[in-house]
Amino acid sequence: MIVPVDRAAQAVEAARVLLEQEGREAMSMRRVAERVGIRAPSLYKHVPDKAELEIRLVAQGLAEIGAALAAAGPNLARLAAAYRAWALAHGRLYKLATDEPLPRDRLPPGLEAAAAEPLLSAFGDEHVARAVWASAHGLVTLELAGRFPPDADLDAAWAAMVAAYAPLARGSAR
Amino acid sequence: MIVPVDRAAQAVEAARVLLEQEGREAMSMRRVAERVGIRAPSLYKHVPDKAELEIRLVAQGLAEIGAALAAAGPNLARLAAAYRAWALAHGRLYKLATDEPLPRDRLPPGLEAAAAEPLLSAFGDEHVARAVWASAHGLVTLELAGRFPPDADLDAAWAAMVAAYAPLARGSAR
DNA sequence: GTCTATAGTGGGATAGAC
DNA sequence: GTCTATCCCACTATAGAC
Repeated sequence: MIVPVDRAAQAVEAARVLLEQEGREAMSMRRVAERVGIRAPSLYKHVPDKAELEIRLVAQGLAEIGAALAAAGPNLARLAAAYRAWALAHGRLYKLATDEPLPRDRLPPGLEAAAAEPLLSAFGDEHVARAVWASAHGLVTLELAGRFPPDADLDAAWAAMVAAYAPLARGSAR
Repeated sequence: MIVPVDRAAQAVEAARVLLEQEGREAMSMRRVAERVGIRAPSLYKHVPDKAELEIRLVAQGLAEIGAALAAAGPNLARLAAAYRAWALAHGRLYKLATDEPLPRDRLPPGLEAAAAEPLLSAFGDEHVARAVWASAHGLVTLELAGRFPPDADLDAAWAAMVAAYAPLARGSAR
């Protein structure tokens, strides 16, 4: 049985490993090709350019975050924990997926909305949902960047964030 | 009257202009030197390396943010507005100053604490202060990165953030 | 579909003359 | 303190042979 090799998919996977294990600078077409087992110029027979690899990684990241949130259910504390856990486990992919403007025209349709849906339905109000998303993003971003003092109690900071927004959630007694 | 030229200070200023006007890639030693009016190698007589320029810019950014917050007074809405305004007005410097681990050993002593003080004294609780800081950071970061949908009402998102944390501030009736 | 060769562009930093 | 010359590095991407 012949199993055709999907070089494009191999390249994306190679890019992800390089990104997550060694950082963004390691994700060069040369290194990607090396992992695939071919030379860099041959990559361009399977992928239009480097941006394509990055866009596919962004799509993977968004899809996985959305799935993690959906699996957490409607509870804010659980949503926050799931968001934090995914981001910390995939720090460099998280940064790649959130640092730059979304290439919306090259992303699978509905992906952005699907990733946002769990928070939106937990709060009902889109403005609150955005504030909560941004707050989680800020906490995780600063944690990943190592910007909090070394002795900072980040669990407590997350708890404070959850406590602040909890009264605005759908299920809460207001 | 002889006015000696401080090449190091000139280089830092040149780096800041290049960063803010053209982006981080434009901030090369060659471009910096060009703005100063000398050749790139001569820069190294006045500055040990490029990292020194970046560190001085981070210090400038932190000092200016701290000053903006201090000037805003203890009111949370005003603090948030000041934070947002400074960050949006200096987007690329803000990113430079918050994206990577703080080089604490090469920063002026007390600078980090001074920048954090206004928020800390507005809330009393360090955990809450960190959550608020991170929330503002997340909002401003996503706004700078162009990550919100084009039609998103960001004033409303900021208002939601302020409303969520306001009950935890010192002056509020609890 | 793979290769070699290479174009084109940039970067940080040092040596040594003046 | 400034210069020229240079090192050494890296990258994305294309041309054209096989």
